[in-house]
Formats: sequence, C-alpha cells, structure tokens
Amino acid sequence: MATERPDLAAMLYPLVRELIALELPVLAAHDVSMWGYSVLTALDDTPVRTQAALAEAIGADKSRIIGTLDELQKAGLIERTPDPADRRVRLLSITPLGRRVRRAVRKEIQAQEEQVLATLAPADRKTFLRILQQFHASR
Amino acid sequence: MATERPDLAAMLYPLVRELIALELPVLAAHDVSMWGYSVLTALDDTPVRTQAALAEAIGADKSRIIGTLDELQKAGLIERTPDPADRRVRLLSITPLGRRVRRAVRKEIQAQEEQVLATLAPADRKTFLRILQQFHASR
DNA sequence: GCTTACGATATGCGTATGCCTACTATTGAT
DNA sequence: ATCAATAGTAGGCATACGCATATCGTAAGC
Repeated sequence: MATERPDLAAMLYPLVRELIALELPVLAAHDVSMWGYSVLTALDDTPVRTQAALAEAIGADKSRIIGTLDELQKAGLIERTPDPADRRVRLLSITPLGRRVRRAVRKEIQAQEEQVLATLAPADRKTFLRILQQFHASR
Repeated sequence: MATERPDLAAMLYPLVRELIALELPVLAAHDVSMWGYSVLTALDDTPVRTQAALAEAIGADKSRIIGTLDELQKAGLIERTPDPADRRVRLLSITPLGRRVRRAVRKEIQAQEEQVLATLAPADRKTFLRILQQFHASR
C-alpha cells in the first residue's frame, strides 16, 4: 500500500509554478505569450491543422485562441491560409521565422530548467524525463 | 547534452490539469474548495501559524485567503484563536473534524491518482514518487 | 434548392487571480 | 507619550479563464 505522501498535485503544482516563472522572462524577451509559444510548439511538431483541432490539442478555448493566432500571424510566426478544398478552414502552418523563434525559446527555456533538473542525481534525472515523456506521449 | 524533448512545463502542465480534474469531484463531495483543502493540508502538517505565514506557505495571496478561512471556520474545520501574547495575531489550528475531512479527502484523491500512477512500471512509480517528494521537500 | 452541420470569429458572463491600497487594532521602540 | 511597523481585514482594478451564445460563410446530404 501507499506510503504516507502528499497528493501528486500538491507536489507538482509548485514545481510547475517555478518552471513557469523561469519561462516567463524568456518568453517576454522573444515577445511571445505562453499561449503563443504553445501554438508554435504544436505547429512545429505537427505541421497543418484546423484551428479547432489546434485549440483542442493545446487545451485552449476555441474562441479564445484567435487573438493569439492574430498576434502570431502579425509577427510573421505562423500563416493562416484558406484551405482550397474547404474554404471554411484556415490551414495553419509555422513559418521559418516562427520555427527559429520556437527553437530559440525552447533552447533558452531548457537552459533555465537546468536549475531544477540539476538537483537530481543523473540516474534520477534520466528516469524522471523518461517518465514525463511517457505521460506526455500518452495523452 | 540533452536529447530533444518537450519543455518540462509542457509535459507537466497537462498532467497537473488531469490530476486537478480528478480532485475536483472529491473536493466537491466534501464541500471543500481547492484553497480550503490546501489550508487544511498545511495546518495538519504544521499545527499553528499566523495567517500571513500560512498564505505564503501555500502560495496564496494574504488578502484573498480570508474568505477561505472564514468558510473553513464556519464549517468547523479550523479554529482562529487570538494569540494571548500578541492580540493582533490569530493562531490557526485544524480541528479534529478538519483533520478527519482532510484525511478522508486525501485518501480519496490518492485513490483517484491511481489512474495515473497505475500506468507506470512499479520501479518507475517508486522513483517518480521519490523524486517528487524530493522536489516538494526542497521548497 | 433547402436544410442541416461545421469552421472561424466575436462577444458577454461569471468567476478567479495577482497586485495594490487603505483601514483598524495592536505592538514595540524611542 | 508618540510614532513607526505589523496582522488581519476589506475593497478596487486589470487581467485571464472557461463556458455559452450568436453570426457569417461554406459544405454536404437530401
């Protein structure tokens, strides 16, 4: 049976808070919002998609995502092209600039994350990352 | 060097979202808010404290925590007694009822968490929990 | 052709958040 | 005795969120 321990959320939430605090300055330096970065990440990993599908994929609200897309488009980081096959649909794609920004941001963010990961023993660090990727891939 | 991987927050946040979704019905069933549960947990683990210290401990706003304390007090889950030594201070303590509620909630929450933890191999599960507790204890 | 369904968009509502100010009672130092 | 600092409390303000609804153009089945 389980040993006495705090709830998972109680342990994870402060960690996430700390990680977000580490991310914010990086995002601000690149003029990208959290949602914007989330969109760039999703588009870089999976090229085209409808906006509704994108919203669902990143856990955002379908109607609230539009301002984010507007900003990204205006900054030249993504493109919204009407689908010739279904003119209701806007095909989303990341631009080369968007890709560069996304990767630069990710690199800096992961550098910040070292402050957290460095506290783990090498074997633990490896296991931890593997488990998280497993969770991430399975949902 | 680091293998290509999503950001920690990108992997952790969906997980936390899922865990919170599992918690909410449990909390609702016991008529306790998330902040309320957070307060009960803090007080059960460390008996007395001033409200300001409590707020800081659970990462809440000093002024926004008051409604939560009012509710908990009204429900008989905590007590606020003036400190005889410094009458500005209200000493906070969890009541026996509060303790029972907190522990019942935690038990049910951790039962829900099994849906997440059960996907891990036994060794991974053990390591994962150990790492999280390590993070949790270190901040 | 007409009706129904769907994608993108805009907007409103209720609520929660972080941050900040102000007020009262009380303390502690001068 | 006076004054600055502190704990708890209350409230305002700007922002963000999830949820719901409405509109408009388009698509597809009948």
